[in-house]
Amino acid sequence: MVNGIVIDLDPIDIKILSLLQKDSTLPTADIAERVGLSQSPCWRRIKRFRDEGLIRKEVCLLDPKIVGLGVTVFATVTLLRHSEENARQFEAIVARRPEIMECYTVTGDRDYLLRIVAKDIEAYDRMITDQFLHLSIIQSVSSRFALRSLKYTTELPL
Amino acid sequence: MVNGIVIDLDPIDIKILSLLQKDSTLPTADIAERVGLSQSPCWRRIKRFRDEGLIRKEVCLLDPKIVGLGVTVFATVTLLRHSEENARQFEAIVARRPEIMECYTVTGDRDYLLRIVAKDIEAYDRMITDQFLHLSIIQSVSSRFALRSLKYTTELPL
DNA sequence: CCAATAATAGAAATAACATTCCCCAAAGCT
DNA sequence: AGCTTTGGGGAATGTTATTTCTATTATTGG
Repeated sequence: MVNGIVIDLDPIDIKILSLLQKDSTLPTADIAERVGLSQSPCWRRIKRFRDEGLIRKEVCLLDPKIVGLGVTVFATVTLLRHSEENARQFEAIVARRPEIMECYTVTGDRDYLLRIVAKDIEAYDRMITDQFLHLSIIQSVSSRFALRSLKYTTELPL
Repeated sequence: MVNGIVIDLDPIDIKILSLLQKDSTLPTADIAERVGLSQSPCWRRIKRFRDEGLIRKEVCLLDPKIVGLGVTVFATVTLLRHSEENARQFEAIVARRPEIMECYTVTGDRDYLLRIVAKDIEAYDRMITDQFLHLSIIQSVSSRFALRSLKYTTELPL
């Protein structure tokens, strides 16, 4: 352990995690075989990852197209005055709206960067108008629409 | 089915998918109970989702901090001349580099928007320099560093 | 309106898998 | 060398997924 948070991983750990990042349904026995361990020590490592929170969760990833979510938008938002209270109000909206899938504060002249998904452009526009523009705390929202998604992965580079 | 791709989901389907987007380890029996079905029909619906590709995959989500990936960067990239060949070369790099977790072409004056994760700023700089800047096809790379991640979810709004 | 048929739900049996327990070997320490 | 700690192997156990079969509910043609 280098500092309080980071965990040291040996090459076998990294192999296990790489496999699980691609497919969490792999039976422990298969993983064990592929990384050169037998079932129980392999299972113990995975259990440790879960207990330590290194594996945050296991989820199903859905296809946005098939559920009718064809539009991805990147919005940069600037607050009118960046007071504590305004930030709190904005961040509460972010937490509440399921269309907002990612939100970061970033360097540069804008305050927030959001990734938002919606059924279509109208639905996106409605969401932005209802949630943000009628609010007095927002100075500007600038939207860039994704024309094509070349890559989207949840696999961290280990 | 509205068009060739989108699948109609009834309220029970949506409940099932919502649960599985949060936690794919839930036993079918639990899901069944929560949505008001018994085990087998619930299992059959889930199987159908998988067969149809609506559930793309099931994965483990890791904690970037704990594996030592503290830096998230949004890079906008413009190619020198946007020829077929240059685009192909750029997109091949995107596909190959695991640090690049998302990549989109977007509206506006830049060509590509990337989300990149790295151990630290030096590692990010090294990656950008090695992969992009020494290449003759890139006009400019503009990087915005994430200061704080307020939200990151893989749950689509159903 | 009724019977025939297809679609969907439920119950029970089986197979696959995760989880635990106990034992063993190697590496580090006194 | 003897002791302790760490990590692996194998088998028993419990849980869950999957399959098969049966019952119920819609749907359609007469």
